[in-house]
Amino acid sequence: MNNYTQTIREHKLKATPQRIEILHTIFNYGHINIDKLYEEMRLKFSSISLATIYKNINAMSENHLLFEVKLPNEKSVYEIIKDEHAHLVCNSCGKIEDVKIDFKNIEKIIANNHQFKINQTDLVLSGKCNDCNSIVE
Amino acid sequence: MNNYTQTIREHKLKATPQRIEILHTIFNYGHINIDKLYEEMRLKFSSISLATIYKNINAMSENHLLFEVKLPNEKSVYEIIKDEHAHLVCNSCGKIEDVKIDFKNIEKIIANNHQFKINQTDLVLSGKCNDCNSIVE
DNA sequence: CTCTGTGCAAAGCGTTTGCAAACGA
DNA sequence: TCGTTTGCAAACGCTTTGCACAGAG
Repeated sequence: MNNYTQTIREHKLKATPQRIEILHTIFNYGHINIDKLYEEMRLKFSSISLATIYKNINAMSENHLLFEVKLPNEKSVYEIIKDEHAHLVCNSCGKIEDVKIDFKNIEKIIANNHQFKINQTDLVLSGKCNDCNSIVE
Repeated sequence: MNNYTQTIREHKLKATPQRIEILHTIFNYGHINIDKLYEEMRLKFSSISLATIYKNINAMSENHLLFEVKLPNEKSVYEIIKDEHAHLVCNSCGKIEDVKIDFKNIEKIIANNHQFKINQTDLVLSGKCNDCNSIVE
């Protein structure tokens, strides 16, 4: 029984080979969109259906195993849920980096000023990464 | 010539009554999704088409007059572009509040650590507003 | 007058659903 | 064995497109 089998079961779902491979693929990519995931999955399961991808992404998102990251001007990507972090997106090469960041301060200031009980913080920073910035046109 | 007429023209688009009313409606709501906007627009232009709404929202977004706010678990809402701010979303009543916030500090820390040139910051905080928190079940 | 925008209908796409067979626990 | 999941095909819903006419500048 591998890690993903256990993880999936802990989230009250059956550990099918397709689900294990989805997690494996997402983990390798860090973040992946539906199309790319489908493409990768077909290499392992040639007859897998897009419906299966959607059903599993939805099931695992509802069971808090996956998280959808909504990006400006791009398709959403999915990641395995871990500690809170922001996302740094390069508009040139598409690379997405996780940024360890403590939202506590931001949340505290805002929650106090606005009498709000915050339970989720989504922060996406878009721009140009160092590699792309170095390229002289 | 009203304000919106001028604004629209400044963004290199023709100021049609439909566009003026779209801006008017979005301004009144602060943030509005496509369906609600269509509903409101039909009160003023009974034969307006949903295609017109989409074409205009897209045109005005591309011309940096409108901005799409992507929300977790909800349809996107649109707002008139103004100074940078974060969004506070109540998961109970759906209310969306703008929060004046200076992203400079966050951006500076991240940009330095990650060698990134940031040009857009999207921050959405979700939770429960004071009104909804006060309601005893 | 010219070019852009509107409204309608149709097309296009991404996502979901229903169902029978396969599979996990 | 029983309930869940898979894969397929069809349905669905949101968004875009093409076109003829109307309207802005």
